[in-house]
Amino acid sequence: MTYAFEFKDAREAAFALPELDEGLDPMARMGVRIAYAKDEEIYGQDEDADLIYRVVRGSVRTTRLLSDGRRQIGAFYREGDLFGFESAVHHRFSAEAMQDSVVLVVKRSALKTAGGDLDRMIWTATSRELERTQEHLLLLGRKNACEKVASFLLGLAEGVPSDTVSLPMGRLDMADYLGLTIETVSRMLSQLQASHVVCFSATRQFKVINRAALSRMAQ
Amino acid sequence: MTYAFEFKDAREAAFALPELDEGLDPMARMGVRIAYAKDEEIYGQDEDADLIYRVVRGSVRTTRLLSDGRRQIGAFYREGDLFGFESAVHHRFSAEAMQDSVVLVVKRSALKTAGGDLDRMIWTATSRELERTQEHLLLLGRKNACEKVASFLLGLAEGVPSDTVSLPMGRLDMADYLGLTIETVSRMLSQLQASHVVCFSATRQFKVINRAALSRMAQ
DNA sequence: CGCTTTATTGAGGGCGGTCAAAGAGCGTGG
DNA sequence: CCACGCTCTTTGACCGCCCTCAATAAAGCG
Repeated sequence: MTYAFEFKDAREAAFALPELDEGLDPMARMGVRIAYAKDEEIYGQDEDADLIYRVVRGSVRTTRLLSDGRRQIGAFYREGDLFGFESAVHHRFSAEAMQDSVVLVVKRSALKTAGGDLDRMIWTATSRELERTQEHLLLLGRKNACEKVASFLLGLAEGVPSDTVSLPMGRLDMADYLGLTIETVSRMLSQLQASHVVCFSATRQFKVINRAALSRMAQ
Repeated sequence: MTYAFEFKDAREAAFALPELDEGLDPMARMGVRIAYAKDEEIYGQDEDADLIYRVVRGSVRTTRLLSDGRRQIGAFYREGDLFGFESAVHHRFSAEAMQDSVVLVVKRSALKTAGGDLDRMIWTATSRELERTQEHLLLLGRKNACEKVASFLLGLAEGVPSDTVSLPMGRLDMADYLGLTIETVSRMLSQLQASHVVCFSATRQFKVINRAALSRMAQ
């Protein structure tokens, strides 16, 4: 633990250059940039939740483990996303970098006192987080494997201008997000491809061939 | 829709008497009490989310339907609980009274401008809602039927002084909360009773016989 | 007490999990 | 450049958990 902290100072210096436009972003001035290696923990389950994070580069997942190793992924975060405010007191999930990533870290209290704009930003982010979690709840509780995978691909393809979408995660992360196994995810992907709904050009890159059908399959 | 609104004024009058201590509760003074019959809708999916609700008497569930009738319950609320702030703009779930209930309804904007205390109340309630939803996520995604039911019973028994716990909902509501069918819920309840972990004195009333075992089975 | 709704129990089937093996991707080093 | 080893992905065979369908039992209610 202290080991990680000693490193953080050293890593800050390596990222003095702004990764996002600092002039337009008051949050960037108040925080510290920290680099994390692939699969490195950003914060742990049951840690205090007095910091707020923002993905500057790379991507992040939040995970929760059961004692026997079963894992549930809560959410994925991409560049620009805020995360870490899933709880007011202690984190229920831990956060890990999915690739070598850079994260902006800000004290929650600093944002609270900085003014209405940032306070409002936290509020809307928390609110959106709750919305997304409830959508996720419906997916886990009442959708079958095919609908789960279709929903997931549709979510990734949403708001992407290019017709080619790249997956920032492997099959295991997809499975643990969808409440499935990697084998089932793989089978459903093959099935979607066989029915010409999507087309995989590589294991982590696909195109949506028939968006209407994909949307229908996602319920 | 207008039908419901016409009724609301009439129903207000019937509940002029305070159900909760009004002197200690500034929220109660700003809102309106409305009575709902069993299974009546309090708000609908996709409605504007500019109101905040509090259960004065009875109990409330939030639900979401898929087009083919599959249903997911998001949460149950008991007397004193706040609900309706799962989203900042539009409700993703609808809310229904589980029994004949009385609900205090307050404009979100009224609470926001009323001062720090109430603002803080909304914040902590939203935050707790997010925590609970994430716990629910883990349950739906990675627990088996037995663990789901054990978790559910444990949650109900938590913070209840009496050793006898009463269920405010039927088997269908339990099933739709846990992502199971009523038959599976019933089987798991029978199984938990057969292994002397809990004991049902009636269909909606049980005692925890072995809390350690129940906790273990809930993961 | 009869009627309707809700809960329990049983039999059988299907979806997704488990186990296993083969294939693909990828960095390392010869 | 290919060979090699490692990880990740895909595919197949089989199994088990939970769902479906059905019948019975219990509970709620006028």
